[in-house]
This record gives sequence, C-alpha cells and structure tokens, in this order.
Amino acid sequence: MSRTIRIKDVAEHAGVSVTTVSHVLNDVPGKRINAETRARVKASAAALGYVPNRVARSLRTRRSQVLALISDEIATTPFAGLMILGAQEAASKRGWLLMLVNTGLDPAYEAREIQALLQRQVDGFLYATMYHREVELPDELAGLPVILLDAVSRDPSIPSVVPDEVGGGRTAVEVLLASGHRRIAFLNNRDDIPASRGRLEGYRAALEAAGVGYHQSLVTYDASDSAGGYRAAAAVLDGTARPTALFCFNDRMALGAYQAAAERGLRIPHDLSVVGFDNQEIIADGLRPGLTTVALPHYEMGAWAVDTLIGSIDDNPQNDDRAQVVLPCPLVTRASVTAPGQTPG
Amino acid sequence: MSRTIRIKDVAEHAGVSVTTVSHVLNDVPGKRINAETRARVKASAAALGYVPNRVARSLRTRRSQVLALISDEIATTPFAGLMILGAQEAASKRGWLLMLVNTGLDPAYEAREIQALLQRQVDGFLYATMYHREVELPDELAGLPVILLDAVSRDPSIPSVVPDEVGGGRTAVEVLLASGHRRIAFLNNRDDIPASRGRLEGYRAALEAAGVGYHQSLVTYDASDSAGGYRAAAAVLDGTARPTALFCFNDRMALGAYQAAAERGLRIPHDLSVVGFDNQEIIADGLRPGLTTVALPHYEMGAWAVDTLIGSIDDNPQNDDRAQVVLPCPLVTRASVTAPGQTPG
DNA sequence: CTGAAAGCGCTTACAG
DNA sequence: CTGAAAGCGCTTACAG
Repeated sequence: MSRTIRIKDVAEHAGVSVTTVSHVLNDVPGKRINAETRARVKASAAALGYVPNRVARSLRTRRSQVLALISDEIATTPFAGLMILGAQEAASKRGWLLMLVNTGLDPAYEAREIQALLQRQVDGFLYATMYHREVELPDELAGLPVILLDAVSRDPSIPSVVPDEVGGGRTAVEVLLASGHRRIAFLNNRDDIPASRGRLEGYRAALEAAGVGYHQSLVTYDASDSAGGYRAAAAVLDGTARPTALFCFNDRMALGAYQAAAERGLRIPHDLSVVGFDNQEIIADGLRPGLTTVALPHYEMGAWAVDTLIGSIDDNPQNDDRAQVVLPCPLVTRASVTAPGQTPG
Repeated sequence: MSRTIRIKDVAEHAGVSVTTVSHVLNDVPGKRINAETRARVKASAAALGYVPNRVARSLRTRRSQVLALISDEIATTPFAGLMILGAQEAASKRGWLLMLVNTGLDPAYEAREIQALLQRQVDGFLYATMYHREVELPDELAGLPVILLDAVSRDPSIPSVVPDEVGGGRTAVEVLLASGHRRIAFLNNRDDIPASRGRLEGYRAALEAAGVGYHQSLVTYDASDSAGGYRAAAAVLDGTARPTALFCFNDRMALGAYQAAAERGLRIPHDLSVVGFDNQEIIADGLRPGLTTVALPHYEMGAWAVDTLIGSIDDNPQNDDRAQVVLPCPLVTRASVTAPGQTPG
C-alpha cells in the first residue's frame, strides 16, 4: 500500500502552492493561470497518481455531491430497476453519486435512515414509491431539497414526477378504436389509486372522443394480478354482450386474461384483441402472441427527477422548476391487437 | 434555516470540552466518564438538536462507513431488487450506507465510476452481476476490500457468493422423482454459463441417486426465454417417448412450456408436471396452475456479502472468511407437480 | 476523570 | 498570475 498522495504532494512535486494546484485541478473559473504552470501541475498529478479526497472537499464546501434515493419497497416490483437506473445514470453524468435506502414502509425506520443520510451531508433526496402513489412527505425531509418520484403529494409545492395515467389509458383505447373495435372492456384494478382512476378517465375520454358510448357493464374491477385478470376476463367474456377487445389495467391482469381466453377457445388477436399496461417485458414479451401494451416511463422519471433536483441545488436554492410533472406513457406495439372478426359474439 | 450545531456548541452548552462530548456521544470504550457528565452532555446534544457531521469524522478517521454496490446491469432482471435490498438492509443494520453504481458493461465507464467512488473514500465494494456469471475483477479494485456478488472469479482468493446451482437442480428433479416421475425432460439454457452447467449436473445427480437412467434425448437446449421454452417443450412433447415431467431451466422457459402444453391439450399437472427455476413471482404466481419452482437466494446473497465485507473491514484487514461461498436454492411449492397419469404417453 | 491541541485534506477569501 | 493561511467539524494521542 503506497501512502496516499495529497494535494500538498502534488504542489511540492510541481513546485507551486496548493492554491494553484487546487485552482488548476478544479478548473476554477476566473483564475488566469499560466499555461505552462497548468501543464506542469497536471503532469505532476498524473505522475503521482493523485486522487482528490472528496470528503475533505465536502467538509470544506459543505456539499457532498451525493443524492439519496429513499424508496418504500425497492424489491416489490421489477420496475424499481429502471427507475433507479435512470436516476443513477443521470447522477453519474453530472459527477454525482447515489445512495440507496429502503424504508420498508416503517416510519420510525425511515426517520433513522434519513438521519443517517443527513449526517453524511447528502445534498438532496429522491423520495420514491414503487408504484404511483399519493404520499405525505416525512417531516424529516421538510425544507430540504427533495423530489417525489412516482409519487405525488397533496401539497402542490412539493415537486414530483409521475406517469401520465390518463394519457396512457387514452393511448391504449385509441389503438383499439383505430383497429375498428367498438365494444372494448376495461379490466380495471379495484384499488382506489391514481393509476386506476387515471386509466379509467383515459378510457372514457378515448371512447367519448370517438363517439363510442360508455357502458358501465364493460368495466370490471378486480385484483391487479393474474388471478384478478382471469376472473375479470371470465366475467366479461361470459357476459351477454361479449366485447371484441380488452384493455387490461396492467400486464399481469392481461396474463390472466390470456388464460381465460384460451380456456374459452378464443384466439388472440383474431377472436379477441388485448392491450395491457406497464410493459413488463417478462410478461409482454413472454406471452404468445406478444402483448401490445403501454409503457411506464420509469427510466425517464428517475432521470428527470435527478436532473431537476441537481438543477435546483446547483442553480438557485428556490427554483421555479419545482412543480408536479407528468411524463407520457408510450405505446409498445406487439401482436395482440387486430381488427375485430366478421362475426362478433 | 437555523445555523448548524457543531460539537463545540454542545461542549459549551454542557460546560465540558469537545473531547468529552466526542467520548460520550461515541461511547468510546475504555473511557470512564462521570455518569452525571455523561447525562449532561447527552441532554445538551438533544436540546440543541445536534447532528454529528460524519464527513468530518470520515476525514479524520479515514473511514466512511459506506459501501459501494457496482453492478453490470441493474435494470435487466427483476432480481436486482432483492439482491440490492439484502445488501441495503444488512448495511443499514450496522449503520452503514450503500452507494449504487451501474456500469452498463462498459469498462471505461466502470473505471471512471470506481474512481468517483474512491474519491468519496468508500470503504468496500460489492461487485455484482445480475445473473450468475464468471467475471474478472477490474484492475481498479485489485487489493481493495471487495466481494463478488452472484459472480465468481477464476482467482479463488477473491471472495464471492453465488447460488448453489447444482443443489437447486437436484432439488427440482427430486421433487419430481418423489412424485413418481421417471421420464423427466430438462429444458436447459443453451448458453454455457454456470447456471446451465450446474443445473444439468444437479439433474444428472438426482437421476443417478434415484437409479433412473440418464437419456440425452430428454435434455434440450434453447434460448432461456419464453420462446425458447416453447420451442424446447414442443420438441420434447412431440417426440417419440413423451416425458411425464419437465424441469425448466428457468420460469420464463416454463412460461413457454405452459403454452406449448396448452396447445397440445395437455393439462398441468395431470398430464404433465412442470418445475421451474428462479421463483419469479410474476410468472410463478401468475401462471395457472401456480408454478412449483426453485428460488434463487438473492436477498441472502446480498446480505451475506455485506455482512462479510463489513466484517473483513472492521475486524482484521486480511480475514480468513474470504472464500468462494455457495448459498442454497430452496424449493417453492405451488401446484404444477403431481403424480404421473395412469396412461403415460 | 477531563481537556488543550494537532491534524485529517481540502477550498477560498485575501494579499501582493 | 501565484501563495500563505484560516478553517470546515471532527477524533485522538498525550498530558495531567
């Protein structure tokens, strides 16, 4: 283990002061430094293998250049990865680092974790939930730089980014309408959450815009998993006026709907078109035929949150960017949608 | 913003020296401090809302109490969450924090990220891959405290933790054998990776231990996704001597196998038993019937790696714990296995 | 049992 | 264009 090289060592090696070394290595603006000196300092730093000690710098500047991502349940959804990845890459691009903390929905534990983060002089916080939820910001975070990620607060002054559920619902139904479907069932999630409310609103809006009547009997509510989708699809498929297409609250429900359709000898997409939501590759790509679905902008939300958060920390403490932002949910076309058959049930 | 409280403020408030404050707040062992003084210091710290500055402490002690988790592709598998969660919770339990970094399999980028971590004085590294792989430790990490997570090095001196693929394969086949199956096909992954080699070895070992002959014709190789499973299952199911049970390399292949079985009018488990691998809830729980499968110990590997890494950092620099460790893959029983039918094909 | 003081490795007014 | 020096908030020999 070679002993660690300090800025002082570089200064001595280059025959300049530590001030000068600091200035050139940090490219401090407004400091006019002789080109030859500058080159010499850089050469010395390289020769000695100098690695700046950022914790010393942090102590002095009171800035750590690290962000904390606090999430309720990192592991419960496969989406976590994309959101974290978006945040991490955005941070990395700007030379920031990301700490990760999981609260497990326990407020006392959460408070302790935030305390630990604060002790490390973390500069800002991403408060994330693993599905679009309404949350209250924990007291410990009040007044600090924070952005809600895939979550929204009732307090509109707290910046947040969430998916455009309404737009996504519209998109899903529009692709079905465009293929000629008129009897489109919506297999909704029975939980009263932003996603179920928003997607239903999008469903209605799309129908209305196309001049297609809205029928309550075509909307069912069940658990947002495969079993729920199976039950909901069975109910709607066995009803009196069978729909020609299904818009499923999410891909897991679509998985169940595929099973219900198969049991009834209905072939997708010829006998029944299906659109999902979430774009969970493992399902949407794994199903036969591939599931046309609406993607959630997890990567984009993570990246947006970090960019905005760093911006508000770097630029001005009170940034005007702070707002409740909504990101679009794009359609991912696979093979589960086609025109309705000649002889609808 | 109230101005920040330093240890000096606590000392003045309590009427003692900063040395004493530091000693009582850190419970420095071997320091006998008057109980009354101790109480007074604690009361002052609480009254002032003192929050120790860990970066100052880090600068002084050269220890950050933060670990870095470097992974190749955080977002590519749904497992990432559990491994990260295991690592994060283990770290948190000991008062450590976790930084997260993604390399995207780009060595130049990886080198830069490691550099950034080093500048922050990170104490140790978890080098993780998102599926069990053989890796070479990047040069930048050589000589530093590091543990390979779900990855193994050819260099046995580099500690690592991976799943027991062989044991998992055995377990999967044993449950089938115990139900009375003798013609068990193995739908293997065609990639030459530790998982495919290990699970095949487990398959053979289980057959041999049961006195059941190994037939090459019952082992197929295909892509490790749903389409691959579909093709592999179709091939084996349409063959001359149809198996009564399928052991699938992973749950995604099992998903494809379910589809192939359904198309052939084969009911699971009555006409065909199926065992998967990975325990991807979204598939294993979403399928009808639920898929009996073998779980990968992602949470446990993450926690083990952190515990061991912190242990080796805290205790002795050169710990004897360093070894290549293998963790068991437990069976998760659902509903896809039963005794073979009276009239096997 | 308690304290004065050095020092961790930086940045940054300030001076020249 | 360059440098001497203070100070960020801690910990820790060392002394008493």
